[in-house]
Amino acid sequence: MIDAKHVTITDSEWEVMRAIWTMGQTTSRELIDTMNQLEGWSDSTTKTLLHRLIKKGAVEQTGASRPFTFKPVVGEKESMSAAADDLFDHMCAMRAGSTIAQVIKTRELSKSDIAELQKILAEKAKDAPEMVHCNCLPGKMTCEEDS
Amino acid sequence: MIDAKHVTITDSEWEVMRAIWTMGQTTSRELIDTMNQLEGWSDSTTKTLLHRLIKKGAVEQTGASRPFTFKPVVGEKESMSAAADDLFDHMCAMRAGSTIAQVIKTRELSKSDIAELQKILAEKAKDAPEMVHCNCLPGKMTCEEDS
DNA sequence: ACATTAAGTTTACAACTGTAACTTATCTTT
DNA sequence: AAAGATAAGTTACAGTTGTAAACTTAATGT
Repeated sequence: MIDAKHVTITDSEWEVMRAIWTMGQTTSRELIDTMNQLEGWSDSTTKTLLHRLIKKGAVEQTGASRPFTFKPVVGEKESMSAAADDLFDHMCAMRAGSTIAQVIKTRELSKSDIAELQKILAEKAKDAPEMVHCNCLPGKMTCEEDS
Repeated sequence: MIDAKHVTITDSEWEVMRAIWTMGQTTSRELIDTMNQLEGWSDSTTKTLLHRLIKKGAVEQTGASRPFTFKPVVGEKESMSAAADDLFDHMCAMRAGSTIAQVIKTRELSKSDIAELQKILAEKAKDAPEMVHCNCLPGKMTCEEDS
């Protein structure tokens, strides 16, 4: 699995990747049928998306003769992290905490997910700063109140 | 502040919103200068973006005579939550936990952010499921191992 | 070996985005 | 009131994305 960081996957390509990641590997036919079921896409649409993914190096095509096999080149976990990091990188640092809080509130998390998060937080609490400043404008250190 | 949920803000519009949110309210000149400093954009670029934001109802223009005042219509916090929710909505539910973990690890969080997250987690732990299933494909309940 | 079918590749095209020039309307200053 | 300076609004234009038709090449059944 290679640098998910530098491959940009668009929204609909992302849907295709989810399918491929979950199937582990697949053929074009299987993928086309899946996407048709999942999203109602035509054969062509899935084919195009698959090709774009290959071209950008997110998926690889293997096999000697025709029904080729397609498998992910970038990992799911690392792609997810990259996407999440990218999102937070463009948000006000001061409000990241409350955004994460909101996400945690609304997502379904398993007991072990929660335990893991608690462990990370306990560790992080040790040398956490008193407050995180707004980094939206040069010079300005705080935003307005909660909104 | 109105339904951030239904206003779609693009990446560069988002940069403009950050500035407006942080300034609270602003004039076109001030915003143009800010974006020029921050992103190196020409006057026109900021004007266009500002107009698109007004058109889609994310910003409002007020004032009687010319240097008008611009202020946010959608809230920052709610927009951030909407963006984060949207991201996770398109990701494998089974892996949301580890993605959140990764985000927490890399973000700077204040002591009170952490305390808040801990409180939410403690509460959530009470009736958390043993495991969360993959929701990427109909029928398939688990993805491959961690990758 | 040929027709049929399935797999893979190209081309298309409108909507949306990032970026900005050009134009018009409105203040301000003389 | 006319000129000059600003602010606001319109138009532009190439690149990306979502969606899919059309075309080409390789496998398969007869």
